[in-house]
Amino acid sequence: MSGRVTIKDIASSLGVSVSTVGRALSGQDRISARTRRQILDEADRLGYVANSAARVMRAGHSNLIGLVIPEIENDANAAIARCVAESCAARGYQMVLFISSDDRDRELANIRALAEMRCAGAIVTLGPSPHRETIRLLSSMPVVQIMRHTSKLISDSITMDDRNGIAQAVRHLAELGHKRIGFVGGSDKLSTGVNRIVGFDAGLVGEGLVRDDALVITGPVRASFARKATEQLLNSENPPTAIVAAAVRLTIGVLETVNKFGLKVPDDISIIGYTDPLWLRGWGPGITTISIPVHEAGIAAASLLIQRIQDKGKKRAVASVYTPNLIVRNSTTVPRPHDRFLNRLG
Amino acid sequence: MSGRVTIKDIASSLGVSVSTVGRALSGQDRISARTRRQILDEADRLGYVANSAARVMRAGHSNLIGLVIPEIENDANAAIARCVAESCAARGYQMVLFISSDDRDRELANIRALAEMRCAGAIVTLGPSPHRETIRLLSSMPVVQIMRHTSKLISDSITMDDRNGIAQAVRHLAELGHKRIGFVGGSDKLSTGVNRIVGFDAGLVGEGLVRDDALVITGPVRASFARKATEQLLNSENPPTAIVAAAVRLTIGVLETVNKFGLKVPDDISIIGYTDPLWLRGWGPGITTISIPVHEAGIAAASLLIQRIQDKGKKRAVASVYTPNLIVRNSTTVPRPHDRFLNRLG
DNA sequence: CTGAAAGCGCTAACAG
DNA sequence: CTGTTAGCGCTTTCAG
Repeated sequence: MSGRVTIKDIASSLGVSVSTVGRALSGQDRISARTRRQILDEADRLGYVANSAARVMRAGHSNLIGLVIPEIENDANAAIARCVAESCAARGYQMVLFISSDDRDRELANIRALAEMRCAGAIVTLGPSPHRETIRLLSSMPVVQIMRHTSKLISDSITMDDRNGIAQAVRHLAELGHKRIGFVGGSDKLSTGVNRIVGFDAGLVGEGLVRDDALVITGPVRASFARKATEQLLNSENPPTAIVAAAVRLTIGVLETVNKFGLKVPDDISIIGYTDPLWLRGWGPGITTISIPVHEAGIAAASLLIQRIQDKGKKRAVASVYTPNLIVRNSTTVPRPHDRFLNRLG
Repeated sequence: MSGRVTIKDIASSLGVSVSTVGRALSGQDRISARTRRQILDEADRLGYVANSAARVMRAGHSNLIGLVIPEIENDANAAIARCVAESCAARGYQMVLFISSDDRDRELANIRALAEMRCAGAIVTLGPSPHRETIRLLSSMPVVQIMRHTSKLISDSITMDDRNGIAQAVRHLAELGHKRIGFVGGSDKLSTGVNRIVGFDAGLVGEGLVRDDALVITGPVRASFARKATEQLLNSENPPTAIVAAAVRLTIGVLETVNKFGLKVPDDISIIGYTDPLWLRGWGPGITTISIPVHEAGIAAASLLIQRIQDKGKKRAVASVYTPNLIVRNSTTVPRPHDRFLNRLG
């Protein structure tokens, strides 16, 4: 265990005091260059490894920044994690990642661990109904909410304008001439889920289209759900000529099922996805999608948080909303005449 | 800052000693149920949040388990992260994730942070040439290497038998009748990269096929590289009738390019991927691939590490190697007669 | 420029 | 069952 060497060991080994060693180790203080060199060398020789617990205890806070997200197996969240990690590292902070699995108990445990570590701040994507205690703990530290926003917690936030994003998708399809547009979306318990469906309706209204409830299906954000939903859509009396999938996982299920039905994209049916993982660009003809600026969001969240940590003056919370972006590829085109479409499906 | 309440505050507020409070807070010790209740309630009322730094300092080690991986934007690593996080949480440990970006300096910084936190242990995927200091630090803590293995560090390890995996892919194609099999692989600086190409050669030999160097291209594990490599393959004098892509990112690039050339999978060309992300199953006809047991690996790594942490007796390091699994879907079939294939390409 | 000493919050050994 | 006390390793006054 070489990790057991302390500044005391270095001090006695060199015949100096612990405070001198401390000064040498922790940046530029009143100390002669020569003693510093000596001390640094000796520390190296002994295999000294600082004890951050002692430092934290003394300072009252650590240089850890917590990132709490519901899942990591998801291109957007993974990108955010990387960007936050990089931004933190560049500013002398260390990101620690927690995966809450959208489970409120685990979420609380994660936030509690963060609070116990006396972390400098946290970037969080909270679940649908966080424990009161979760909110209380977060209220006592600098926080930035990312991707989702709950008004139960007053803090800065960085979210996507999903309403606008989905509305753009609908507009794009409407402009191509689609009138029967299907929607496969996530649960409406999350702010993101709600916004996406609201955006869908808004998009329809904006284009003078009427919503057909049979064409709108929401459920858990899983490929298996999307497969079922798409089957239902395609088997219905009067199926849609285009489908908007409101999440990556759902996009996968929709594409898979459309394939299974032998439908060609975009000739037989137009498909539009949400967010832009690497593989969407090369799937079949290339999938048209709404991309969201996850990298910018991650970087901004970290900057914002670090600014909050360092600024003592507590200004008002600011909510930044990023606008998604339509990326037109080749999975959307004008609708096939309806009788021929039904024929193709039958 | 409600986080500033200490056991001392609770003690004085209740007129008991700090050790009584300590006992009440930290599990079952000699203490009356009534005082415990009182103390717990008071702690709650005051908004007490334990100070893990103080605990770590006292204990000499934390309950943190570090996971250091080169990247997280990758289905396999993301799955590992989740599984490790869950396994740790279930056993009372807390995972902290670091992303090294395959940069040896960052990797060292990550490991150093872990050492300074006095973490209980670490699960690591090291880069191609770690700093000597990285190895030194890791040598002083319980470690499990995952996915990649370097013999510079003596520790338990959990890796995939990539040789076998790729060889299975080759065998599958050879059995279908393919003789000209292309290979798009990652850099040969990593143990994984090397093993995959060795497996390719072994697979060819096992099937009595000869390697054509023009058909084997390796480079950075990026879709852009795979696109270029595939173009080169398809434009060559005598192109392959099947391609093995030795990583997800490469699979994406290969599929995209094959598409771009107007080739149909599997009629015009057979494609086989490596690892099994969600979207591969529904891509076009469904992509045949070699799946690797990442969930098992993540869970095993965590169990193994925790066992090492708790067992004082240091047994010999054990290297577990997991065998990949061929999943046959519809991107592989018998080769099209070669003249007609060239025709189709031309 | 350097040393001595106090104390961050908690636990555990010892004494009642 | 409860209280007293001594550190864990480090930083930071305050003296020299």
